[in-house]
Amino acid sequence: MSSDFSLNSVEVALSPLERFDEYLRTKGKRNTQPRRVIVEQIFSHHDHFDADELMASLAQQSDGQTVSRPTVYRALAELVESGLLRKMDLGGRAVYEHDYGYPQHDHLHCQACGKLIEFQSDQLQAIRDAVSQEHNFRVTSHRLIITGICSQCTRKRRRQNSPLDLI
Amino acid sequence: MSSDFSLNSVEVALSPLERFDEYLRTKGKRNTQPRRVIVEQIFSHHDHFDADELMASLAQQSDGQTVSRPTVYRALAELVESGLLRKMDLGGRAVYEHDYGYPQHDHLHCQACGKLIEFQSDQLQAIRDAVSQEHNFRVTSHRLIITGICSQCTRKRRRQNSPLDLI
DNA sequence: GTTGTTGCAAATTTTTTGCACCCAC
DNA sequence: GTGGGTGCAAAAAATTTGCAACAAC
Repeated sequence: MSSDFSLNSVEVALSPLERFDEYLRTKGKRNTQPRRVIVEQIFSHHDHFDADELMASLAQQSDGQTVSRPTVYRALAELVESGLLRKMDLGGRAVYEHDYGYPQHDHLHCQACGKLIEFQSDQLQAIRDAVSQEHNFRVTSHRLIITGICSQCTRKRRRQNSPLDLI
Repeated sequence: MSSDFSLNSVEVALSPLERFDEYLRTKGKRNTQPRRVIVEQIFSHHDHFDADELMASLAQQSDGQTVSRPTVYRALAELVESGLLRKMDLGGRAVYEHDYGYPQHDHLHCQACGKLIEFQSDQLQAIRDAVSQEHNFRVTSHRLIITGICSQCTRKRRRQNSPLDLI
């Protein structure tokens, strides 16, 4: 199975576009061009993005399909509700990532370069469920973000602080 | 040791006010009245709050010590930097809680009533450290929020949906 | 007295909404 | 044709900043 995802993807019956269309139908909503353009752009590659970055990537499309900002926000909300995207709050603004056809995972967040690194832990799921059960809490989802400095940035800093660089 | 905290507090040498004063000194900042008023209000009881709620609680103080909104935001940033408060992003806005003299913990967040329930798990710390080490990642901190429905709200819903209530 | 601090007003940033026109069904 | 969708402009909500007056040290 080919994939450039950092975690393996999961087999799904429908493409994101098809899955979204299904969602729209059940909601009595319409499969419009702006919605299709947005979904195609988002699922053309796997990464984390915010509304602004999505606007920008839509703008630099060669075919220049422009979609207004309100429409982007409205579509993002629908994509989250339909389960295609996951939303997380990072430093004040909303960041999105693929959810459909993608396994549950959590993140390491580098405070130096802003990079998000994904990881998966079954033990974490187990703890989550155990803690919830203890509190008679019905879990919908969870979000774990580990903040710190990634290996790349650690190396960079070490270099900067090394005596050799102090001339 | 008496405490109405939901988790036990930790022994600390200095009061929050003293600890903050220490921080201010090291930064060449001044121990002003607005800062003191804010710290006293925040540490007068243990709970989660956002900037707006803090503004409101300051306003209803009998002695009517008014502090401007910008000053509140500036103080919150300093309190986070000094380690007295922890900040988390919840549904777009920033929510704060005591960090100084308070043990590491995480949260269950009820999506029905908004309540935050604290819990502590050593296993979680262990997983956090193991995952980070695997990625050569230097941990600063982490934040785990489990979202779902609390026991209280689950009961409420069950009651609402029961046949007896359908007349 | 000097220098950091505050409050005010205004600016920013991010996201949402009202509404007239448009298009998918 | 009709009702939901879109873009535009404007509004909201949350947070930040410039600046003159002010207060710690």
